[in-house]
Amino acid sequence: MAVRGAVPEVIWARPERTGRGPRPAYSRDDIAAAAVRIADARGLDAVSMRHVAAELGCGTMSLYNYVPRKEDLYELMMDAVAAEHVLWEPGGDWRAELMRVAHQARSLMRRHPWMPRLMSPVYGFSPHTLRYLEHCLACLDPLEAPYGTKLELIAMVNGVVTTYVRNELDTAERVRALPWSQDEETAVRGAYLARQVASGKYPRLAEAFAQDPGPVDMEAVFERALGRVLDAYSPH
Amino acid sequence: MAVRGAVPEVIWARPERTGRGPRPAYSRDDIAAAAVRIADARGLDAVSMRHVAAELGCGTMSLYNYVPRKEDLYELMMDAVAAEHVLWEPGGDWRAELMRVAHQARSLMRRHPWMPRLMSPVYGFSPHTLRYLEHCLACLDPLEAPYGTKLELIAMVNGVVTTYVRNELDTAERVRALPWSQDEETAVRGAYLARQVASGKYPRLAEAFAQDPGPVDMEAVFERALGRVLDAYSPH
DNA sequence: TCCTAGTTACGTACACCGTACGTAGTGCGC
DNA sequence: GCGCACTACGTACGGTGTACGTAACTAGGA
Repeated sequence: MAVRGAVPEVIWARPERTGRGPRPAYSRDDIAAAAVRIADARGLDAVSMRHVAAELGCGTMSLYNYVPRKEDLYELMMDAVAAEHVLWEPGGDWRAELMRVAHQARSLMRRHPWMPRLMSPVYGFSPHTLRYLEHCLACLDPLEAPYGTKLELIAMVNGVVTTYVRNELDTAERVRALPWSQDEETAVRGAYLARQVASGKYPRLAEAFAQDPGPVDMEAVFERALGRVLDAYSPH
Repeated sequence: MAVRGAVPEVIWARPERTGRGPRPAYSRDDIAAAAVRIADARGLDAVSMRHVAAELGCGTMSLYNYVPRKEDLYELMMDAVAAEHVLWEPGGDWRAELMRVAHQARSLMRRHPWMPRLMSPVYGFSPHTLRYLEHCLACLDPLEAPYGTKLELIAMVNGVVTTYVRNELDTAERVRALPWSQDEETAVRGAYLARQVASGKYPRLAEAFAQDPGPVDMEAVFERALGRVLDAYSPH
């Protein structure tokens, strides 16, 4: 591996092992799993080269034999969680199956709340992400549409899932870095928002708050939004 | 301001000036503008307390008189760009006006490519964001729907805008941190993707690539996606 | 079979980050 | 006019990513 100078390359194009030299102590999967474990338990910001190395039980700089840059570690992580997608043999109802895909993606992200922050098209090239994408396309086989439209639809569904999970979990993830608790945070922000809305500067917002529907069922909101999007892509 | 201990608070609830002591040399707007200038020119990762202080022309630690934590600096930045929204007196066609809102939001984000990364519900409380939200609600006055639905629609539109701009610009923003150029990055990733697709493991993806429609018009893709979403919320 | 080149392993070091804390100077409210 | 709350800011600490040097190891070619 070596290649100490900075050379443009994709981590997936690097062979895990070249034959020469002592055999590596860890696999790429080991490393990804360690990083994911840390991110799940202590948040994405706790994923540092040092912490991951410690979790693996090796020296910090040894990690760089496997992962040339930290960015590539993120890429490994995203691929590792993409591998958690459970795929199936698609039947005929593309709408129902895309719904199932979306629900699975949602629960995946809720299991790994740092995912929305790492969501990016540049991670869309990893093996398991490609596999996931291919599966989505397979689900869409019954849909009469050019591939361009299908890809747009898949991007839209993934976008909706990401957006909604982020909206749901972002405060929780963000508050990890803050020196106070989430309850204090939401309380303080809620009080300020209430004060602002009561100021009279935002009449419609005030009205919206007045007809308070109680606690919002995030699951239901997501389901509704997703259904609308899928309808939008259904042949009238 | 003092308040040196870590106390839960929203920056907007802190008075800019208390009367006692020497008058502050900078306003919140000055600081936000400096940070935005840096983020626009050198990327979000260049927005450090030191750099912002230098841009303002003051010592690093003086910044902490105005901004208790870096997170709050981000909040100032998001409010500053939210202030760039040009609002208008809404007429009667809510669909057309939400379309206009979305297009404006898109060009705003393209002007400040770091925005998608900072998009989060916790920044939704800032004065100018509330103003923007109120304006969206005003545009939706003609729509017969409970406020809950209206807010969901607005969230959806903002989500779509964010997702699409991110997809469009993320590589460009990300490559700033890399030691090589964007052209090299896209070339290397493109080559790898082509190799993977040609491997036969992803037949539908291969087919999709085969019917290559040439360069994609991002503007058109966005317009189409947005139209579909708005249709989904129109009374049948 | 031995040699050597390329690999793994990892400690040290550097530049940068956010920010706690101490200290000095300033000007409003009492 | 006194005192106190504020501004200003230098220093310092613990964290980060990672360049680089060095030692140990192992497979391929002679």
